[in-house]
Amino acid sequence: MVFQEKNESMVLDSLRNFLADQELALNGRLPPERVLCEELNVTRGKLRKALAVLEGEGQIWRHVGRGTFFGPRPINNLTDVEYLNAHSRPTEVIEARLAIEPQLAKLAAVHGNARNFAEMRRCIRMSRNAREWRVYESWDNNFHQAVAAATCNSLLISLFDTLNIVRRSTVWGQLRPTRLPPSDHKSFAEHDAIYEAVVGREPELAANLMRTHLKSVRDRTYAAMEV
Amino acid sequence: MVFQEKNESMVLDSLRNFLADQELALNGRLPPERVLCEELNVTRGKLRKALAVLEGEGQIWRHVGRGTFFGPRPINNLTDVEYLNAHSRPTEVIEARLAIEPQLAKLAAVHGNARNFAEMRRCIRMSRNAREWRVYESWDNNFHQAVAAATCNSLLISLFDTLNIVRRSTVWGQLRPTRLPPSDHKSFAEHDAIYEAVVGREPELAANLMRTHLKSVRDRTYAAMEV
DNA sequence: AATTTGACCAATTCATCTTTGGTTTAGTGG
DNA sequence: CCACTAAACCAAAGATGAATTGGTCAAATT
Repeated sequence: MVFQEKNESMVLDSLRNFLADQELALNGRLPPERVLCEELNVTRGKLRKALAVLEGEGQIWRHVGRGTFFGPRPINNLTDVEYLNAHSRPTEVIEARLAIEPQLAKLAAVHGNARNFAEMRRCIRMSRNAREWRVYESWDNNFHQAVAAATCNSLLISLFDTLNIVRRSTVWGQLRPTRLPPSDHKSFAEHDAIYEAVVGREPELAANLMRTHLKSVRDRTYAAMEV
Repeated sequence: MVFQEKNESMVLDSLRNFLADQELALNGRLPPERVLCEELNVTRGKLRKALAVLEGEGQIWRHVGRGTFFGPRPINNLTDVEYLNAHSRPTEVIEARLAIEPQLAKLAAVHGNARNFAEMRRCIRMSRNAREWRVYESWDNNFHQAVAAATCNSLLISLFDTLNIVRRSTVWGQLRPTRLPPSDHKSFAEHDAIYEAVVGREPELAANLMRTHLKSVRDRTYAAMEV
């Protein structure tokens, strides 16, 4: 019996028995191929064929370097920002901002509280005081983040953070025409208007102002690139 | 000059100069404390006080084991879905869907191609054929994912994926009144209408239909919860 | 002709050491 | 007694390299 050659279906059966008998550990991991094929007394090739069948049935899942596990394949737990950075083009980023940030402004006007408003005001003030582009950009960024925070929706805040990280890394290192942001920089007025609409609890107006703001940012960026 | 003792504000000034002069690397990282205090010829304690001021101003951010960086502190470098699951309430999830998915439908109507449309059609057909709630839900889910895919914007698709994972895990295990989705299930018609609007290249209409669809889903969910 | 065997590959894990911001403590000088 | 310094120590994160593991290929074997 032990020395009998096993055909394909017999290997499958012994594998199923193995799975049924085994008190699998919490993680549901089963022995590596090289060990299992010795335990079941079959060649690695035959074992792999049987494992492939079980994987096709959705009974197990496998991953190079990790092992073979019982149960359905788990979904991706983490959104890798590095990957997004490498794969998203600038046009995608601005499109995504235009799609999402006006909605955030709208909800900020609905749910924002005094603390949120104070933070927005602080960002506006600090961006006006900025003496360098880098500093200005950092406070501009903080302002948009403050708007997201004012939605009081942790899920949306988190989604915006992801978007924001990608944005910053694609815009990073852009050349600036002047060392100082001009005092009549268009974004100043636009940020002010957005702030007023949010504090004034005018959701639709806030969304529209955010949309036009992002469009003008986009246009300026393109104009700078064409030169 | 070199051997002169520096007081607090002088340290701050030399630090600001350092930041201005330095061509910071892409990641915006500046030298570790122990190096920087030698370069600026100040004690570590004084340097740390000055750095604390800059951090308070939001100009730099620091993290044990990583270093000191220029710019605003990034909140989360990668989005941990486990964390989001634990911290987002169902109302947040539906609010986020209402904020984002109509925009996705709009962009799908702009950028979608024949392959995207075919996938949407397939999801609709499969959801109608479903004989169990579980199966129906999976194809309903696939439909919304197909809409996101039709934006042809990898960044937006990824953001939607994150939102979707959170959504699925909060809705998970919800009780269903009947084992089978009724053949006049309201979502069928709504999905059809969204599909028509997207294929017909009517962005605004698609967005509005998605919005009403999500609202009716929300209302049904609440109604079921009240019982 | 089919199968086995062994070697190799790339992804992943694991253990270990180094780096880094933050904290504590003993020492120094006024 | 107080302020400051220097050094040591700590926990978190990174870096590094060896070991593990599923996947693949080609020569050897039957």
